[in-house]
Amino acid sequence: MLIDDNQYQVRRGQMKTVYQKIDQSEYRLTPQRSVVLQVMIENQGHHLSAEDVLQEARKKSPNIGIATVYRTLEKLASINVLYKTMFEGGRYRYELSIGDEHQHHHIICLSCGSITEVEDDLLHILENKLEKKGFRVVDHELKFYGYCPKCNKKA
Amino acid sequence: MLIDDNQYQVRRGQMKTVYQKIDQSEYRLTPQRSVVLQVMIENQGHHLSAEDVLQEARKKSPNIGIATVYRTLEKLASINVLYKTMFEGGRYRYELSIGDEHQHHHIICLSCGSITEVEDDLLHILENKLEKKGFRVVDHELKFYGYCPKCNKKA
DNA sequence: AGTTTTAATGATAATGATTCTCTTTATCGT
DNA sequence: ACGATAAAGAGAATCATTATCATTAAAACT
Repeated sequence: MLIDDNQYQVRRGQMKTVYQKIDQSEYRLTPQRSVVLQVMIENQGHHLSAEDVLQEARKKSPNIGIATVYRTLEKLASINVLYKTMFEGGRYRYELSIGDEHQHHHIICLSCGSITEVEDDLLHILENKLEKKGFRVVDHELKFYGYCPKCNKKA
Repeated sequence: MLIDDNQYQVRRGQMKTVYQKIDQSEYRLTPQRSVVLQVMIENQGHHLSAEDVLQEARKKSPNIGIATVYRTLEKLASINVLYKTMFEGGRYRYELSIGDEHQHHHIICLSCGSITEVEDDLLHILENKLEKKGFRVVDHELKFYGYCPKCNKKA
């Protein structure tokens, strides 16, 4: 569980949360897993496929195998260190999960494929309505499809 | 393009829209495609996988192949007769698309897996905010994860 | 420290959904 | 009816993900 913080370009506040999560799990931080975690931290804000992660991870640990990457991503997602979601194209993508709020709002550009985070949250209103109908909502996921400012200008 | 309406348990108003869409496309309504369409209409409100559709379609047309089902679903989705989306599990699901409004709001029960439609729409507020930032939004997709009233009661 | 138990890795095979290929069959316009 | 074109069906190919299994590394326990 010992990690050299200097290796990562991350704000302290978020750092803690990630390692708190790991500490609180019965999760063993092996060198390979640490490398995968580094990759995810360094690519905060991006949405990486398992293959993407493998490419990056191999730069740090050339022998790491794809199975280990999948297993690690799965594990990290299970303790909410990562958020795993399926974007169009039939492949999962992973991103560093910031904090505990389950807000996964994205806008996906249909032209260049860029994925941007959307902060605002007024879905609690809708969630309340659902809960009045007897549902219990534990998470949500919102995707907008359209064109990012750059692509929108071109058209 | 001739279809015997009596075969389908659908309200007239929606019927028209579906066939308008087909008429306006250069889409040929072969017997197999008609069968797939029937299946989708009969299962309005449900979210079927390609395999589900194949099972149902074979009851009407025993020799229909999975490739044809995929091709047809794809075609129908491309003219907005169907809505195609990926729910967890890594497989696409298809549902009849009602009207032209692109509203795809679902609540997925983490216990029984049931998928319920959510009508309400206050996302236009968010979309407006995005458009002020230079994005152009053409569609959105909202998924809630939680427990349906039935499963919620049990817990 | 040495041994045993347990968990993790890496390579590869297996799976499963979807897409592609190709030959045959049906449909359309003339 | 005829030739051109599109669609169907069967099965192979693909691609992401998962499972298997032998090997290695890391705890746990003397």
